[in-house]
Amino acid sequence: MLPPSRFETDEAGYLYDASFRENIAKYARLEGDKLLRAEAFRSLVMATKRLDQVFEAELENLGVTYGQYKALMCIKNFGVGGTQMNNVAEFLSVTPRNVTGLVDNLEAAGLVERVPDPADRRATIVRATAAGEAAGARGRRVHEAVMAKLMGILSEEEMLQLRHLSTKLLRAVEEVSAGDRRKTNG
Amino acid sequence: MLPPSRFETDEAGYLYDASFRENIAKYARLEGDKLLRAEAFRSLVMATKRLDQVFEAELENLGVTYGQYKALMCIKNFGVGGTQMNNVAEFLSVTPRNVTGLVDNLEAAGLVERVPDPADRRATIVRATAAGEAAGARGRRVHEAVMAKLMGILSEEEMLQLRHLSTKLLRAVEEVSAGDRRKTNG
DNA sequence: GGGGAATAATGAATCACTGCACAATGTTGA
DNA sequence: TCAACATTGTGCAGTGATTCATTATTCCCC
Repeated sequence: MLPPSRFETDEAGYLYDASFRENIAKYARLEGDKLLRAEAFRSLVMATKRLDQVFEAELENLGVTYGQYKALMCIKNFGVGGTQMNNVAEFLSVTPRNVTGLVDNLEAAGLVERVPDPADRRATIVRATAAGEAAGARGRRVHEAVMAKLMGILSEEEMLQLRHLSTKLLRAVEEVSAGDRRKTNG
Repeated sequence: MLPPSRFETDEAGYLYDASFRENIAKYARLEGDKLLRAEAFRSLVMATKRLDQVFEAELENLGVTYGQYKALMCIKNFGVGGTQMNNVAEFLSVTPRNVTGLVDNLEAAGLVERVPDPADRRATIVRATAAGEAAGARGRRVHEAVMAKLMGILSEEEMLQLRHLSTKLLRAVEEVSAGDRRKTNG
């Protein structure tokens, strides 16, 4: 369960995971460019994974999972009138089918309710109940506390750089997957 | 399905997702520190999510999922003798229960086989079959091509910074979750 | 108007991942 | 030596997420 990470510092002052490097060198025989790419990717993936686990654990006391929390905040933020399930999916960058499941669970917990959309009989509006509003508010405090505690490790300049670099990566990925999608559809 | 990202550049030259910023400002009313933290976190999460999806999609032609590929490479890299399931779990930073499932699927696909460990009758050794070796080699070529194409967007200096920053974050997260674990167990 | 395409939500099936519980085995200390 | 404890793998149950197919409904264009 405990991660086998061992953090060390480059001669240039850059942090890296020494045990990952040893393993990857020994077993996969990566070096140079490939090693650096693998290390950068690994650290990216592990950081988000661990952050997710912390959010999950911290929210557990409130009786909501992290996924439910994200959906609840999204619904809550759309206002008292609620919104279509669809909008939630788009905002969360997730499939509509997934939102159905999340809302199922949130509804079972009494934090959210489904209402038919009077303007479109295909659609259903989902809105937070009073309990959902309260849970969302508590969750938000927890979430912001964790964010401050963990992301606060980075200075403003570092935060900007991290945002810049991962956004650059994200942009590249979305460009190529859009290209692939076009290729497949055409 | 298409993500609503709109990438723009700061006055300082840093990339950010303009539509996320608009939404977060409008609905969640975040600003200053909190906004920057949320943006950095979001870009981190989205980048890894999209990268994962690309790997998943590219490996689909080979008949293995991304999770199966990671497990297969790990098993394969331990050598022809194979290794205990446990080691795979630790290397992948994943629960043993998860490895059971992954190996179930890999075994059903004929890429891997289970063998009792003569040295420890509790344990089972898992090792790659010939088909598994071949699939692993093909998968690795695909994986490295995607890595080169997408991570190659970043210069060496940027890659080092990204590794540094996400490792710094990772280290912080692991420190606090180790602390929490200690608290819970005591 | 009406017919065909797009859209909204969900059922069915699948995968990755987790926690808890449990049986079999291994280890260790009084 | 043997009882308590730890470890290894997995059954069971649950969550999150995906794709594909299906059912209503709405939209749009001829």
